Amino acid sequence: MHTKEKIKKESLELFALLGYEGTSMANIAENVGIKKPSLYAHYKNKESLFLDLVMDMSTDYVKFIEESLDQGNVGIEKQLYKAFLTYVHDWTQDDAGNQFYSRFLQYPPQPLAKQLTDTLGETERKVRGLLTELMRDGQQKGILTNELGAETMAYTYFALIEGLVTEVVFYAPEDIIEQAKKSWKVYWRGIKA
Amino acid sequence: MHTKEKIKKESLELFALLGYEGTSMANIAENVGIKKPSLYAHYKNKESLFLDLVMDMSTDYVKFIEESLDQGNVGIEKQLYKAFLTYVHDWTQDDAGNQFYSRFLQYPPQPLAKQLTDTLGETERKVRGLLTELMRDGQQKGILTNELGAETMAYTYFALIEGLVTEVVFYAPEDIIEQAKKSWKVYWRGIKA
DNA sequence: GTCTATAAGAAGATAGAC
DNA sequence: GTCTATCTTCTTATAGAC
Repeated sequence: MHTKEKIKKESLELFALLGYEGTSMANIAENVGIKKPSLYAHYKNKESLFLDLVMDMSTDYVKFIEESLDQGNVGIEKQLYKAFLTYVHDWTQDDAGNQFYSRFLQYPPQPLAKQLTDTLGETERKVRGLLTELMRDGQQKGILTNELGAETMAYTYFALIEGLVTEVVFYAPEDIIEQAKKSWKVYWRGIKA
Repeated sequence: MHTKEKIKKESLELFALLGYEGTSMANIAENVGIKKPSLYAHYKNKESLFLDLVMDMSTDYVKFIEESLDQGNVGIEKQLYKAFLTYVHDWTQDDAGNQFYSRFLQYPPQPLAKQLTDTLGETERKVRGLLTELMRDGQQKGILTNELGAETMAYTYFALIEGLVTEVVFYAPEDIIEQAKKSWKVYWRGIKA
């Protein structure tokens, strides 16, 4: 692996676990296996390294959602359910990328807050748009209730996932996935026609 | 206000906004209006100040949930709905206490992680127990479905709230509350008998 | 309890040799 | 690109006068 890739990999893990201020350049250098000043041959400063990761994670996130929703022609219930479980599964895994994304979406380092919220806000809008389309489609096919708006169903879908994933603090990933299957029942009962 | 109370108030706000590592003792002292070393007359060090706040917030949180659930004799649907909106409302307000609690529940400063997760984990168990009882009661009265477990309903209830509250990053509190009312419909359709 | 002064170390970042 | 050495600034924390 090239040094720059290694820097990205290691700093991603450290930022995700320790936060922006909790991660030092010395710490990153040590995990990469180089000395601290060598980092500055690859990145102008700590901020630019961090923002580079933010860009990568935004791109990956959109790709991930698109792929999760693309289940082939299985019908909307299965499609939504499979994607639901895929999110919860992947986000509760010890995946530095997902942890990084959620952490800094919710708690951006204050000096970089504006740039971060702009970038990630755009990403979220894109992703929510995709799902809302799906819901609207399900309504037109008579599978989903017309008593609720498509946006509401999409919004609630994401809110529920985010809430479930948050539970990692208390429960093992397997337990959360089990719980997600049950929470899905509540949700599906709530949106079906 | 006594100095110690002022220290708590100001540091709570700073920790909630900037995180543990992002908040310096100098920063706190400045907001309190005293010099940095004076802080050490009230707290042994930064950790003990922080952990004192954690204790306070845990106590407040349990009290808050208990009060929210205590709506008088209005029937379980109204009781759950009112509490639901109260959480979302209070949690999306610019309330340092709530922000502090959620932030460090999810992302504890690594050196204090064990103490924090123990304390807050205990608190969460207590709170979830309260709600599960309510759900079981609703099932016995035939208001809530027996197709789902009481734990599932309680768990999903909290997950949905946490997910909704997370949206503060993107939307104004009023918009989230509006959305919460709609998400409630999904949820209630999902759990009613 | 609050202050000034200061220690001791860690932070981000640069200079310049190889 | 990577290193050693160094700078500057900021960090937590203490000593000791008032």
